Amino acid sequence: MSHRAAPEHTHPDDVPLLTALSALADPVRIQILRELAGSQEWTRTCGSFDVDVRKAALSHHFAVLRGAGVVEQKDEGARRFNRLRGEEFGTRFPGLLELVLRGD
Amino acid sequence: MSHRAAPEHTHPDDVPLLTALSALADPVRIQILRELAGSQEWTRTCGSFDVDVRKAALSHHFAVLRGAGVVEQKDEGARRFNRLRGEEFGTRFPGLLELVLRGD
DNA sequence: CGAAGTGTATGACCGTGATCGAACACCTGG
DNA sequence: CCAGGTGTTCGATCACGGTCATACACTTCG
Repeated sequence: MSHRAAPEHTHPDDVPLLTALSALADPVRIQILRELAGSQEWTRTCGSFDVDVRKAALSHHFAVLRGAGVVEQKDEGARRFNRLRGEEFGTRFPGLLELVLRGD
Repeated sequence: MSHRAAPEHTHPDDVPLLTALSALADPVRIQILRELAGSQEWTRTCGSFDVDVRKAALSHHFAVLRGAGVVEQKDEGARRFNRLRGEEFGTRFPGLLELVLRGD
């Protein structure tokens, strides 16, 4: 057996406002969130995003989004699936995620 | 005559989302906005904020806030007075400023 | 078992932005 | 007119964050 180490999550309630704003103030992460919002939950793996960075940077961005409590991840075999924490994050920071998803 | 050059303002409607988020993702600027929100409009000069940076940095922060359309400035003699653009900014980015002002 | 696929960790590089000191411009009050 | 106050600009410095290449860990499939 011996799974891979489960990803560390931070609950939105424990996320400082500054951390949330910093996490969302990045074009790559905004794009990830929008793509994620346009898909069914738990259907998108980390590598499935149409983003213009290599996988090391991509992995970093997901760690930031996790640390901001806006994304949840679940390992399934070799792949890591994602979902938006829309409900909980929206309770902690009302309107913020909607703002990012709405776009300009 | 010959006033000082009037500060350049950006209307919230012309502010990209990323610019707004970046502007708000800074502890000094957040503190400025909160102090400003706790005062009557047009009563606070740039130097009147209890902030832990020198005046050069302070001037920079106000320029950023102006560029994000969240603060308006008006010169009166030697001093520059400030006000929050609560209404217009709130229309462009609903809930965002409230989130910053509410705090943690 | 071995190869390919998925994601993380590490170290380095680099650009951006926050900061400061100093110099400057402008206004006001003696 | 001059001194002090207010704020900006400029140049330099410094820290932080985004990026990459590489190496590694784990899974799946042939």
